[in-house]
Amino acid sequence: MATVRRPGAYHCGIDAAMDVIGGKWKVLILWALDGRTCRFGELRRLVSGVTEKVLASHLRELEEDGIVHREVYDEVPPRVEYSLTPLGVLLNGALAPLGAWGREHVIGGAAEAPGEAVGGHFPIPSARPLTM
Amino acid sequence: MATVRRPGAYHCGIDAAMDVIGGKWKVLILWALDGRTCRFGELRRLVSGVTEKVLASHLRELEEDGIVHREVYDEVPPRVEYSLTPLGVLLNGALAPLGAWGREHVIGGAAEAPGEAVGGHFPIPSARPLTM
DNA sequence: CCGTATCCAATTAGATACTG
DNA sequence: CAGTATCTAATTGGATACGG
Repeated sequence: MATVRRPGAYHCGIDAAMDVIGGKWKVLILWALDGRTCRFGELRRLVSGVTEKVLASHLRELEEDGIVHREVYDEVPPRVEYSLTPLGVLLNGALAPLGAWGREHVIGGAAEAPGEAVGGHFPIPSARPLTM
Repeated sequence: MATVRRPGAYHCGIDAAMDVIGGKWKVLILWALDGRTCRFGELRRLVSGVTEKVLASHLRELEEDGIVHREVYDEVPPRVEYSLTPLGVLLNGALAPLGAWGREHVIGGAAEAPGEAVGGHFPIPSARPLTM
């Protein structure tokens, strides 16, 4: 289960969820890990602009909350791989409508064909550079 | 349309949405206004713990982003009523799955009958005190 | 009643350098 | 490669008092 940061202090589910995804770069990390496994350096490149310190601390928090899995390979040079846990996959799914809202009403003015399912939260699920 | 705070700086829809709902009390304000019109003092009581200054500034930002409507009645004593715009209603709807995720996986461990629709983002839509 | 103004505290993130 | 350590900067929110 996820580590509850402020036990008993939540007013509703979103309040609680916001506590988990509240870091400045967290949803971008979630995005980067969607359906893929990444090494630290890869993530640093994908989430462009984030510093090592902040990326590391966000990853640690997401790990504590049960959202990402950290697999350490005892090799030299060292290798660590990050991926979403099942809970993280669920979270990413729950984020989808919000992402659709943001794309429709904040970013793009009127685009998106009406017939098309706009449930997706990612513009290009497996695009390499995250900066679109 | 919503005022874009960081024009062109978004990496994806969620990133953009987070910019709109990012304030500490914003989702609680959204919650309080769901399906209801509130005066300033009412909101202050509903969103318990928020200070006047922060509530006022969050309301102003939500207004700038086209999420809440502010209706001023030129009376004495002054009366101002806040409500959700259609865009705010949509946002609240998009927040629902995230709220369900938070309730299920952060707050309540295993509750929720499986057959029940867990789409709702609010525990008690028209409850008076927000602190549950 | 509905806010503003001011000042301060706390949290968060960035820059840079360094290590196993 | 995958981080940690420090130190600093910026942002955000809180307390309190006052104004139209």
